[in-house]
Amino acid sequence: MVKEKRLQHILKLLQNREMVTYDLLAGELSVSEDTIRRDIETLHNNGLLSKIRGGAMLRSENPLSFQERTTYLQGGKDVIALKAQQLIKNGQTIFMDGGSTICAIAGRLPLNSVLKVITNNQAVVQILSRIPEIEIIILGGNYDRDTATSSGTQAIYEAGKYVADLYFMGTCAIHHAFGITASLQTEGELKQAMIKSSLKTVALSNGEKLDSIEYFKVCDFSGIDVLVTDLASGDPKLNNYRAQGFQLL
Amino acid sequence: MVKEKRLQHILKLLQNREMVTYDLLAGELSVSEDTIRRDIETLHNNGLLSKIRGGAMLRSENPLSFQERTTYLQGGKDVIALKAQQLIKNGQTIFMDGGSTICAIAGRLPLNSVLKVITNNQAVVQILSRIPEIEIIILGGNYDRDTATSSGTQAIYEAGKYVADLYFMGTCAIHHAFGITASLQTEGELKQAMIKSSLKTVALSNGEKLDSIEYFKVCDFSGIDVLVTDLASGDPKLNNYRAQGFQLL
DNA sequence: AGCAAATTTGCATTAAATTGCAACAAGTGT
DNA sequence: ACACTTGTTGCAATTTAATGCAAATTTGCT
Repeated sequence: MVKEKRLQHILKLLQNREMVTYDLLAGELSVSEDTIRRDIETLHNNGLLSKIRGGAMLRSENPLSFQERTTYLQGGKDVIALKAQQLIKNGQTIFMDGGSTICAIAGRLPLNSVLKVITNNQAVVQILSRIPEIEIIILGGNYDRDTATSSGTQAIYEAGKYVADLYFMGTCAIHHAFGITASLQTEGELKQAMIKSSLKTVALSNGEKLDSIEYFKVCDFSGIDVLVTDLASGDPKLNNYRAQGFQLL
Repeated sequence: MVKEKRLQHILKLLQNREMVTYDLLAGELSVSEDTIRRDIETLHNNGLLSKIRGGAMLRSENPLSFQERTTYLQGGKDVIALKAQQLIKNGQTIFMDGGSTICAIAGRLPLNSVLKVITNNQAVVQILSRIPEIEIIILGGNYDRDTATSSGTQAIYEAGKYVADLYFMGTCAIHHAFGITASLQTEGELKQAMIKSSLKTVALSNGEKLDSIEYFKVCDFSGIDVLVTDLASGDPKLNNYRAQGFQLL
């Protein structure tokens, strides 16, 4: 049986049952548990269900309690996504820019979220389309195939037309001396515009991008209000970023 | 059997079977599996189906594929696309708005096209991404899930910032007395803006939409330069639209 | 802490996709 | 009618992906 058929089957099964287990599915679809595990990981990464120990369950309507989330979600992107989720309140307007971390957040939003999301990221548009109460506003401009984002003066200009409660800034190079930097000028300038148009800027960075530098300076630490990483709060790698005037998550 | 015939056959088969394999098709159409593979790749690139290992399935059946794209190769869409294509020259800047007919045109563009395309249609963005020498400019604004387009004052305003050689206006209600009309005000207003910003406006309409009316008036016949339909040039249905100051294709 | 179950990782096997290539057909322009 | 480009098709060699198995690691529970 082909992978896609199996994925279909798993999702269909989840419509009726609260949860499915690996061994049940393995038997039903007559493949090994490993294969099912990989299938469920795929679905999890696409935000179509939540991977839990021993199987999978439906993505919940309501946000998971913190405890549930910590037990159910794992992996770097997931950690960042769940931390970021705590910052979101229904009714808010949010900027989301490019990068896979942003997509992870979008894919983990509760299905009953009520938000207004402004984005230059086509992937985010696709992901959020599934959530009915999210109003999506697209920023226009020159489309870049590689990142699936629009950029350029047009996007920057448009970003300036809105005021958002929150800005989730996609994974970025961050350095204790040089602040936040981007690898493309157009990308960096758009980030600057979004910072300017938001009440609160949340920088997202995974462990590897900490202490790294790109060539275009976006802002120094005064520009951001929260830094979210996948590291534990006590991690020594974060020492350079403590007491810098922003919240560390 | 010609490629076009095969493509149609594959799509038709998928309507009933939800999944097809290479070897099945290879036998049925008596060509090699490689050829079928290439056919399916073509269809996949145009978003008409979802390529999976060993065959293809409907996009709507594949949980991992982005939103469904209604088959736009059927009906007279293909004929319209071919006619419209004659109007395009390399190096031009083109507006393309919403609708499946527009997608059909985008899907038929040769891979070596050199164009600048300005669009508010997400499906078009996806389809054109496969052509490297097409520069894509996205119009921002409020995103509508049903049509996969952005609209609103923002989109209208942005459209006014460009000047295009051509504007392909998606399938529209057209009537000899009431001119061109649209079913949504935002859609209609954007059409007006695009007409204003283009040197040449090409209206696309299939036979059924001829002599039909919607509630929002976009323009009368003075606003358009070419009307493309799927009907033969001698068709009596077209009599009302001859000698109206635009070219009839 | 310690045990059992679950999960990750590395690896071998097989199936499938891609690539490069040559033969061939279909147009194109002279 | 001719050579010429262009695109299509099938085949073989190579690369890549999916799958199941086993060892090593992690996790959950008592």
